[in-house]
Amino acid sequence: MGTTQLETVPEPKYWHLKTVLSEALDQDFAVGEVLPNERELAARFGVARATLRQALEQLELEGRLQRRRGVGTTVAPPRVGVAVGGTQHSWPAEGVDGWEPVDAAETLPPAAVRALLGAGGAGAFAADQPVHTVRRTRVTQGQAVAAELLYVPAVSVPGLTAIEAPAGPARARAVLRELQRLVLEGQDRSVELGSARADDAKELDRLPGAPVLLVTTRYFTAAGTAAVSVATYRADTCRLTFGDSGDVEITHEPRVAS
Amino acid sequence: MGTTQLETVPEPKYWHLKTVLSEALDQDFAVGEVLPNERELAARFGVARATLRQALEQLELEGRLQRRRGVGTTVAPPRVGVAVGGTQHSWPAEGVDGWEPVDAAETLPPAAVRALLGAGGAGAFAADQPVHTVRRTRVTQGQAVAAELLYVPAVSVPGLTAIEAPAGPARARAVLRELQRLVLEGQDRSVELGSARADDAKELDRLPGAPVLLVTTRYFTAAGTAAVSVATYRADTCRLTFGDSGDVEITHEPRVAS
DNA sequence: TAGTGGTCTAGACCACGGG
DNA sequence: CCGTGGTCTAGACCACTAC
Repeated sequence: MGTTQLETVPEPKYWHLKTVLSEALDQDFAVGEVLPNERELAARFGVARATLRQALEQLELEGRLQRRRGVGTTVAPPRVGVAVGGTQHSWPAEGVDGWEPVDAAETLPPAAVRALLGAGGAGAFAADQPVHTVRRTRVTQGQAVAAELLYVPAVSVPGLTAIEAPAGPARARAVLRELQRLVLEGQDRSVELGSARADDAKELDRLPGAPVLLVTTRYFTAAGTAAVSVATYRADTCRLTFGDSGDVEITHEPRVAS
Repeated sequence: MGTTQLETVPEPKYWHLKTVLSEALDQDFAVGEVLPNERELAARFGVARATLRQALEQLELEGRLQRRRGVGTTVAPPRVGVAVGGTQHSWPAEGVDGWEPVDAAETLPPAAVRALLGAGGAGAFAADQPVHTVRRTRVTQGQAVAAELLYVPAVSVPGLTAIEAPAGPARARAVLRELQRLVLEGQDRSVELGSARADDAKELDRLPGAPVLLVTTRYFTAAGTAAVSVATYRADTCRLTFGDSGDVEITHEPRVAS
């Protein structure tokens, strides 16, 4: 604390700014309160607007701020914990956890998904093999937190005829219903950082390129990989929870240390 | 596809740039290859360096590029999948999964950690109650991927005397050894996006503020929360895997769709 | 010492949201 | 319409790495 810093490394301005702002947020601002606009803040701190923005970007990344074009910058509420499956395996279902089906279609999967579908089963997944793609969105506490694209090979759900249902939620429901008939033998999940594609960004009410957490799930049956889900969670507002021991509620402030 | 887009929205330059670069990376570059420097790339695309950098930043965030000051920008290898605990609960141990103890100390925990330690047990965790903090790092395939800070309330490990071991790995090992004596009844995990603190950044060979995945784990005994771990994973190079069904190896390219 | 990425500036214009 | 954040420019200097 009282240490004088002689052999100083010039700490970047935006980094120092971020620290100052962070403390100000803790002390002088309430959740939802709007900050002064960027031009004013920059002037107040004696830096260029770009520098100020670099600090704000970091704070937004950490879920402390929320910025909306045409509106302003507000203090973000603590991140919401969203449960991402515990120990028990289960097919994606309707209604649970705030998931709602949006639409479905039949296409050829992208190469990366093909690789996931091919692994763990009998050989590679053929490039010309069609899949049903089911779009779902997840809403928690009135807020869209995730958009999902579920890939189900047509061979996994032979009971589905292509024209069973018209486009829209009904068709998505039909695919999910067929999935329930299969015996799920296991699943497999991974989380990584990504940036929102244009379509996901729109569903999540963010700009394209916004940071997101990509949750990839593979569903296994005895026959191999029966489905692959790629869910896109808003990284700014979400904390993914993997609760093995019940859904213990956490309401604390999520930042740890400074 | 053949749709002419008349009422076009002007797609941001950096977004378009990112797409172009991304395709070039797929086709014309091998992993580890160095790109032309930023000034040259900017000139080649006819944009300001700042705009070019905005595109590079996104690609780095997605794990496609790696940038090092004084060296250059190189094509990143696919993200490494790092296992983050499956179904079976277990105390943090030494040597497994590439974790290595670094150091340990005794301090007062930050407020956020106090909140985590207090939940699920008998009342709040007192502010003046000391904890052991154990620092560990995780190395996978020769590369530092995570830095962890483990908080163990002194009351959880009464067998430890403060001066049992000198500073350094030996002391960290002593704390871990004491933990194993307790009966673990459950654990609880969450993942969120964060930015690297200065100390973590140094261990991970990144700049402060680099994007990281924060994995917070709570360890429960019958007496309540016996320990809390906050692990900081490099978001650029890591894909966290939660394998319920064995460690299925994934070697595919992790990007999904464009 | 030369070349790289990282930081910073002081402007400008644009897209969006709400009165 | 105005005010907001988002994009973009054309420079400058700094910190680091490797030779």
